[in-house]
Amino acid sequence: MDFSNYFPIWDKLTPSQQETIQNSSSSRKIAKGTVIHNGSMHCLGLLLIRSGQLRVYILSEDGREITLYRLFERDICLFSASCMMKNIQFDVTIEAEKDTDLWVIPASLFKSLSEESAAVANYANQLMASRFSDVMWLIEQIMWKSFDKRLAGFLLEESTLEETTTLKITHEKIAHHLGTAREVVTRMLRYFQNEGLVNLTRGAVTLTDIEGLKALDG
Amino acid sequence: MDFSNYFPIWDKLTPSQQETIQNSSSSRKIAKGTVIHNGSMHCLGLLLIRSGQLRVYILSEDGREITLYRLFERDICLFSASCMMKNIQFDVTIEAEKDTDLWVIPASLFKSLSEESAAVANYANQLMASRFSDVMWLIEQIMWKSFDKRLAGFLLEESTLEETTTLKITHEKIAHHLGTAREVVTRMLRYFQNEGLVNLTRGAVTLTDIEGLKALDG
DNA sequence: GTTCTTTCCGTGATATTGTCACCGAATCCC
DNA sequence: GGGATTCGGTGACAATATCACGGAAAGAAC
Repeated sequence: MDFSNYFPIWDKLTPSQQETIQNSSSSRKIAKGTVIHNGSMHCLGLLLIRSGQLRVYILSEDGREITLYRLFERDICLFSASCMMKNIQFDVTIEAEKDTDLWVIPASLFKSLSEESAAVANYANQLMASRFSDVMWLIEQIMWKSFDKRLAGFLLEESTLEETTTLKITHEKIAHHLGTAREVVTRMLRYFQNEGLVNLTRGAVTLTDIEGLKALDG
Repeated sequence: MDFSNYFPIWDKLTPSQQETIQNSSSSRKIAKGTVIHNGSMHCLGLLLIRSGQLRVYILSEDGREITLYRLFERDICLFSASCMMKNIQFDVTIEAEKDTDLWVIPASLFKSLSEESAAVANYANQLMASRFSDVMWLIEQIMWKSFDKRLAGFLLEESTLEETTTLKITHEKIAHHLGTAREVVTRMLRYFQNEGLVNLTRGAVTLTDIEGLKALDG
C-alpha cells in the first residue's frame, strides 16, 4: 500500500503516524451502483479512490435528485467522514457510479490526526474548499444557465469522461444528474435531435455535433 | 480588545500567538451598504463581527443576485480571507447590510497561524463547514421548495431579525435575496395580500398573519 | 408651492421549465 | 411466445422567468 501517491501530505506525517495509517486502513472494492453513504449510515471515514468513480448527490423527500459533484481516481472523499464534523448540517448520498477500488482511513483516526497535525487539518481544509467550490459552481449553473446549456454541458462532460460519443445513459439518469424531471430531458434531447446535435436510441445518446453542443454550452 | 469572547479557540493559542494577533489586528467600522469584498478586491483577512450584519451573495454577469447567507454579531467571516485558500474557485460579494463594527485579522497572519496551529486549522475547518452547510441549505431551498414557501420563509426570518412585523424593504431587494426577478416578488406579494397574509405599501411589507405565513413555509 | 427626476410598483404578453396523466414501444425474463 | 418491466413520447396545464411598458409616490431643484 503506497499511500504517498494518493495522500499528498504523506511526507509531512511522522513515521509513527504513517505506520498507524498503514495499520488501520483497509482496502475495499465497491460494486457499481452501491450506496456507500447517506444520512443514516454508519460513518466510513476518509476514502482514497484508487480506481473507479463516485457520485455525490442530494435527495429530496419525494425522490428527486441532483448531483453535487463526482470523485475520480486519486480524489479523496471527505463527506464519508462527515460524522466527525459536527458543523456539517446536511446529508449527502454517495454512490459508486462504476466499480470502485478504494482505501478507507477510519473516521476516528482521521479525527485524531487532524487534531494533532496542522498539516492534516490544513489538507482537510483544502479538500473541503474544493468540494465547496464544486457546489458553488453548481449553484451558478442552476441559477444563471438555461436548461439547454446545462444539458449540452452535461453531455459534453460525460462524453469526455467516457471517451466516447455514444453515451449509454437513460433520460431519467440525466434528469437525476441535473435535478430536473425526465420529461424535460426527453423534450430537450428531442429538440437537440431535430437540430442535428444528437441521435437518440433507447438507452443511449450519440453526440453528432460536438462543436454545436460546445457553442450552446457557451 | 478582548478577543476571547469572539474567538472560541483563544485559549488554545500560545501567549506569543495571542500577542501577535492583538498587535496585528485592527478595528474597523463599516457603513451600511459598503461592499467590503468581491472577486477583484484586495483580501482583507478574517473578520470578527462585533456588531452589525453582513450579507454574502453571488452576482451573475447580467446583474442578478442571490444571498448565500448572512453573518451576525460574533460570527466570523471566512471568505474575506479566501485569497489565502487557493482551492476556493469562486467569488462571493460581501456587503454590510447594517452599520458594522468588526476586527480584522490580516489574511497573512491567519495563514501562518493555520500552518503552525492545528487548533486554528481545525477551527477554520469548522467555520468552512458551517458556511458550506448554509449553502447546502440554500440549494435545497432552490431545488425543492416552491417560491411562495421561500418568500414566506424569508419574510418570517426578516421579521424575526428586525423584531418587527413592518419590514422596510423593496420588492427588488427581496428579489435579490431570493435570486429571482422583481415582478415575481411583486406578484406573489400581491397574492399574499389578497389572502390576508400581508399588507403592502410603497417600500414596506407588513406581516398581518404570521401563523398563516408559517403554515405556508411548512 | 411646482416641476423634474428617480425610485418603486403593477400588469399583460410570452417563453421556459416543471407537473401530471397516460400510453406505447423496446427489452428482459421465463 | 407471453407477461412484466423499463424506457421514452406527448398533450394539457401550472409555476416561474422574461420583456415591455406605464404610472404613481417620493425626493430634489428651484
